[in-house]
Amino acid sequence: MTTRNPQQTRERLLKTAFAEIHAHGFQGMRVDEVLRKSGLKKGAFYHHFNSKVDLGYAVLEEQIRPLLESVWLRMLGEIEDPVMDFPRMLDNLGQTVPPEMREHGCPLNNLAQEMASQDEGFRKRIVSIFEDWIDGFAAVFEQGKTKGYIRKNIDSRVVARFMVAVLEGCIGVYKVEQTAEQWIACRSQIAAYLGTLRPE
Amino acid sequence: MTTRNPQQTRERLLKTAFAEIHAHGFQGMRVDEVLRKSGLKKGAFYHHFNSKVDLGYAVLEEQIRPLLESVWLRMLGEIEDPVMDFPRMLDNLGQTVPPEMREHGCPLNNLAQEMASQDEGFRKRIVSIFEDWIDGFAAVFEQGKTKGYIRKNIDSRVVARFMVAVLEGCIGVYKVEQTAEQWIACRSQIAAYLGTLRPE
DNA sequence: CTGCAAACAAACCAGTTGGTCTGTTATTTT
DNA sequence: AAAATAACAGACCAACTGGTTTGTTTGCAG
Repeated sequence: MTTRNPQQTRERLLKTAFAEIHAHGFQGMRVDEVLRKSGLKKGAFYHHFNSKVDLGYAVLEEQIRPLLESVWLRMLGEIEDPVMDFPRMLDNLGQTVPPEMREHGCPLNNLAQEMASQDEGFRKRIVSIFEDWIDGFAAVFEQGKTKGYIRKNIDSRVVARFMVAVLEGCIGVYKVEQTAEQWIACRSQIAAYLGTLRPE
Repeated sequence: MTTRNPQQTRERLLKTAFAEIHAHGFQGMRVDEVLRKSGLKKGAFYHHFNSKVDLGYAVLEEQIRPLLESVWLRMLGEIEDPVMDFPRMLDNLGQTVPPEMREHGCPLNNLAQEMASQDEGFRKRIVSIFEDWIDGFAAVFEQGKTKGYIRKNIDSRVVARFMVAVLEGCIGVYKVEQTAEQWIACRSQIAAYLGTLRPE
């Protein structure tokens, strides 16, 4: 018969759930719909996960966190001069980003805004991922300092925290407005802000 | 008996629904719970509103839009020098903001992130409110130009669009992190950004 | 004063939802 | 090979959810 593959089954559930959560939010995501789209049954689901919330946590840790790493942290790792390179990367991202991201925005921020104040388990995990992102940004600015691209007396973590907030804000408003105008405005002003980090 | 007051009944429903949506999101808000908290019954609800979605639209137009006007647009109207005055207003806001706003963030952005890609009726109304907000900011920068506080060659609407995005981003991340550190970082960097708008 | 529409109350309902339970089959352990 | 267990399938269910219906009361126009 069809040979069993529990790891793959679990992954199928996670991938489908991730897409459904991204599209409808966690509360809007329906377990039955995940099952329908993944072609699996209740038995499989509740064998791999204890509850809907448990699935949500797993999506955060096993789908969203790796996505942040493979997209943003990888990107940040390639930055030489933050002031010049980052805005260019934003342009690049703006053109390569898949349509579902354009439509539904940042999966992490969506879950964050929906669930942070609803469930402490969600909030803690989301904070942890945000901190990783902030760490990634801070490292870029620290490196930028040693290479002379960034003023020595700026606080890299403060700037990093702001950058994460700005990006989520820009992505979020773009998701609502759905106009190039909004994205271009954000991109240009992010570049202007980064200019303040330059040594005199 | 208890004298009837349809306007007040409607307002009670809207006020309660606003609080429930703010606390649990639109999808998480339950009609029955709004009824319980407002002390009213199904008959009253479906007399004043056609559906749950209809109530959501009404909350946007009759609660959230006026709130934006009474908080942000009023604030912006009092600004003389945007670069100096706005960060100070942020400090003030950070201290006077009610606890439910601290916990649940911006009611407009919450609804925006949750419902924009779910329902076009929501998205359009939210865009309309965002545009009002952007208009308010743009007016401040335009006035700032004539008074010599702002460089003449900046595009007020671009800056305004960015400011709205930044604010929503900062409020959103703060809502998750719940630390003064995050808020202070955003405040200081918003001030730094606004500095780029100064004439040389 | 009367009729009539507006403003509710309250019981009711059908579809949905997350979750359970029982059974069956594949896989690993002994 | 036998026993145990992991990995499912599929029927089932109680609670919930938005919405409807029917009936009653209040206020107001004529």
